Amino acid sequence: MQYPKDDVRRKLLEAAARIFARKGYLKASMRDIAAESGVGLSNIYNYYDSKDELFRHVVGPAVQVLERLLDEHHGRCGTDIMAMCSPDYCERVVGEYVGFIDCQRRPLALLLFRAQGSSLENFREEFADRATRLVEQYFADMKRRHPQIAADVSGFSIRMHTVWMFALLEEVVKRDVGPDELRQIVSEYVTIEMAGWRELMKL
Amino acid sequence: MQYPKDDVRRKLLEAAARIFARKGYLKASMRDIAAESGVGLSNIYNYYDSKDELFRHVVGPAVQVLERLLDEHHGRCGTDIMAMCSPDYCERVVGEYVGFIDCQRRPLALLLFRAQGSSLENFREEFADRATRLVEQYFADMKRRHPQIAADVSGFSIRMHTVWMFALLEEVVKRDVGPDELRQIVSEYVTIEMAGWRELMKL
Amino acid sequence: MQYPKDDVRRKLLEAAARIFARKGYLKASMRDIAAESGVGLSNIYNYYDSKDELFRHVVGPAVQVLERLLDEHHGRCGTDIMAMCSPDYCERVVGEYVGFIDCQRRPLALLLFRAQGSSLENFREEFADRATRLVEQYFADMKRRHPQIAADVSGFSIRMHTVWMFALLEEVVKRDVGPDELRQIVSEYVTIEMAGWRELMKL
Amino acid sequence: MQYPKDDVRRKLLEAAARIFARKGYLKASMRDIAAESGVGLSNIYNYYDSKDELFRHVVGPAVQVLERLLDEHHGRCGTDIMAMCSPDYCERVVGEYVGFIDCQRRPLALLLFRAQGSSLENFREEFADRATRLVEQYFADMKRRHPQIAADVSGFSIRMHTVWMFALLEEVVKRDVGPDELRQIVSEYVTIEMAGWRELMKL
DNA sequence: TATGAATGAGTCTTCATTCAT
DNA sequence: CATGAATGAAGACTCATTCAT
Repeated sequence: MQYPKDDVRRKLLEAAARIFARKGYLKASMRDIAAESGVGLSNIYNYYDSKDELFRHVVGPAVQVLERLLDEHHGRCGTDIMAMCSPDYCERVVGEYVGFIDCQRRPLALLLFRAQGSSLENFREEFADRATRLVEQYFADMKRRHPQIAADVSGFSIRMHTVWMFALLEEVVKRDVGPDELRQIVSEYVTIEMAGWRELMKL
Repeated sequence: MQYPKDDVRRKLLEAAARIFARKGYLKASMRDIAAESGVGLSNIYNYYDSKDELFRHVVGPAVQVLERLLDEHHGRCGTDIMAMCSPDYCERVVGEYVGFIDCQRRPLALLLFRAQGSSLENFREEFADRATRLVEQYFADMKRRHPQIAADVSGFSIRMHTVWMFALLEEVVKRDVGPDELRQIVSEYVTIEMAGWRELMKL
Repeated sequence: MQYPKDDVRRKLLEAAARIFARKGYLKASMRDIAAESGVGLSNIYNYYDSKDELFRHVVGPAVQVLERLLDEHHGRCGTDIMAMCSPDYCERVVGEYVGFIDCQRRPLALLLFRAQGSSLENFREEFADRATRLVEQYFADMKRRHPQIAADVSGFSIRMHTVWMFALLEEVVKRDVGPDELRQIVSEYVTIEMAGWRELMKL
Repeated sequence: MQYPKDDVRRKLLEAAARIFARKGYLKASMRDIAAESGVGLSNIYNYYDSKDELFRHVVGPAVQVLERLLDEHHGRCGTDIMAMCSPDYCERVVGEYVGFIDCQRRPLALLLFRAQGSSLENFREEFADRATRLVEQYFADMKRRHPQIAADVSGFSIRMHTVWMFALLEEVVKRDVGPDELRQIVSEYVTIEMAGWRELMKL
């Protein structure tokens, strides 16, 4: 009897996504979700132990996407700064980001804007922290490798760039940006970022 | 009238600020605020008609600061784009922003991050919208005045810059940034933005 | 300093009458009355010990009018039944009732329709009881005096006539009946009642 | 599902009827009803969405009885006035009224005397209005059909008869009138009404 | 007398969760 | 697995009344 179970899970996740999107975590009630999904209120607890766990399952894919992005890009310190500063590289990376994001818009929106009150309410913050730390590490590395670069960039400034990346992501998620516009956005973003960094680092 | 009225108001606003900061609007309860402030629960209603009004009074100064910034800077379309692109001008403006903000950190943080559930929950969004619209108008003006500039910047891109300004603001508010670091941050921010815009507009 | 005090009393009674009329005793709040009268909330308690006492003072005149009617008419058992059954007598009595009532419409309305929750909430009931008892006594008397009359009227029937008198009163109070219409109403009422009683008693 | 659902509904309705009867709608609290019924306070809301809905369910049968009476009797304009003035007809109709009422005494009492504050607080008034309007229509009809009748009865007078009917009803509901006494009451009522109307209309 | 602040019990209603079947 | 009933704590807010000045 695997089929019916999975069907209920799916209905629950979909209904919960709609309700959380509409009301936010705190104002969404389990009753709402029961009604929207057609699943009996108490039966929900046979699938998820709590409202919080349900929420975590709803936004799970979004969390995984972001974690993967962090691992794959910010984590890979092998790439030299010179290569990283090339428009090609940058555009590819940011393109990947946005691509991943594109198919997880709705759970991402929940995770970013509707998590207040849940155990993930600090996810955005913590994620930005981790990303920042990785970039800082990367900069330290690069400074050791290329001492000629005037890379006395403040930690806050580094943080800002992570946050801006995030802000871009949030806007893309919030608006319904089609693939074409998306490409131009990313292109402009990369242009600006590159120019900025070069200026800052006197490259 | 054991304690003079204003003392109670102050105690209430301070306690409410702490509680709202700790729990957010929705999870903060009037009981909490009563306990934290030492003011009797029902007595709170002699000062503020509702939880929402109390919240609005707590973040009132922050709202006013932001409204003033919008009026004074984004509103003044007189300045030519060439002047605006000068580092001097920019730094001054952004400096003013950050200066104003500096002394309203805590209410600003509440307004920006803790308003979910209150009547101001959409303030951040609406403020960003209004700011964006003003900048768009400004760009349209400039394009008419300087047709040689390749200012076919996407609307989204304009929005992004407003949002980034906002993101900077948010980070400044969130961290405890001292005045010295603040100056460097602003300086770097202006450098990057200027370089980016010049690049984009092929100036 | 008799003047100012009396002025406050008057303002309070008038405001209270308006509020009680608008909301009924239970839903009217002392705050409402304070606001409507312009008298400080706690100052009301210098004039009336409680909401209930205030209400009783507001409807006091109405109570007195009704008590007087009971004493003067239902109480005076001297009049012979033959005389009482004459249209002249009846019309005069009912006319007096309605006349008295005419100038106490508003407090009467409060007493009759808005007293729920106050210590006078049973006044209407108790008044009808007393009136009924008096009439019953009167009938007993008459039966002793005029054995030939088939006056085996049920107690309930007697009660009904008191209640109907009351119902007439209530309608007159509720609607704004002008003096001319009032006269016709009373006339018709008496016609019907007389005819009814004669029929019942086989006079 | 310890006790079957209907049992709880019954217990709730009975307890609510008792509490509403004792205190009236406004002063009756859900806590009272919970305690009286033995049903958990919050559990009540699994059966009725609000205090008002609970009240409406308690007095529902009474409402239906009255609506039915209005439809079946006041509505049927086919009967000629001559027939209607016959004691037989009248007695039958009023008898039906009282019969219906007999088995709904308690909810009727709630509806008529205890509804202040609920959404049915104006039911009595509105019902009397509707009944009056129907009777007025009937009189207009009869006047057209029997022009010889001096039926220049004032509108107020018509209203009074409806109200008296109502007053009778209220008294029957209030007292515990046994079936025998009831019959005599109705009989006397009809006698009086008939005599009165004949007199008024110079039949 | 008059005031504004204070009090404490009370209102209806909602919620996430658990129980019994 | 599924169900509907049950629970207990908590929510914002109101009120008549009293206190201190």
